[in-house]
Amino acid sequence: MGLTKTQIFTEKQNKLAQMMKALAHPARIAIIQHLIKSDACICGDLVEELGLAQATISQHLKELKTSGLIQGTIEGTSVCYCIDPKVWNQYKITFESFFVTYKDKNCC
Amino acid sequence: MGLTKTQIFTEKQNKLAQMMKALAHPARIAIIQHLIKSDACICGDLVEELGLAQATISQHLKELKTSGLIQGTIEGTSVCYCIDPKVWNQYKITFESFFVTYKDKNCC
DNA sequence: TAAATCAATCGCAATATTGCGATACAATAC
DNA sequence: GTATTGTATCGCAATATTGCGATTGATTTA
Repeated sequence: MGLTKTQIFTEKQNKLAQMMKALAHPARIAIIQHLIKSDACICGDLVEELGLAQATISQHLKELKTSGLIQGTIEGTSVCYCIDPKVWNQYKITFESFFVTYKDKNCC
Repeated sequence: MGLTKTQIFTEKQNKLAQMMKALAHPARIAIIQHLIKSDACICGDLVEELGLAQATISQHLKELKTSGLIQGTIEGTSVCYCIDPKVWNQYKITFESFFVTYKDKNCC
């Protein structure tokens, strides 16, 4: 069907999966890394930096914005994108607490 | 096109995105959590636990196996799946070092 | 006002993912 | 051997994602 049955999972499971999905594309990873490296940057920069079309970059930026990881402020004709520290930290904590639940137990 | 242009990204970016993708579905999150909770378990358990068909669970298990996160050992007629501690730790470290690259800088 | 610049959105094509019924396959039980 | 049980795989349908050219909309500059 191609339709994820979200209703049979917990809120937390759906949220964590959604967070993973936001970063589950190399272009979005690359965008985030570029934003970190330059503290902030506009969309045009990214189009030159990565080898993707403007429309494609804009699409990925939109997804990252929807996830809350980045925010964009209009600055003249261009838009200044940067990471939202609060959301970033939420992601960090959520991921950490997921990975910490498993302690090497050597069953089989 | 629907085809990710992996060749324009770095090895690390592609790998990290792939790792995120492995966990970017609530069913796979739920499977992992169930495996952790019961130390190990067979596929049949999961079909009852989650509300998905056997074929669907098997598919998700296959993806998790491909990612390396879990391994399955045949035990009689059933298969015992469990988490691979080494790969789990690799994931943990990789995710941590990704999130640690950003320090709240308050640009805009 | 007109021209230029930058980003968002639309519409499309190609591929990927999700889910499941049906079937195949392997190991045990009888 | 056959029957049973548990899992993997096949094939399909529905939906999602990726990528981009073309267009639109907003702002600045001349």
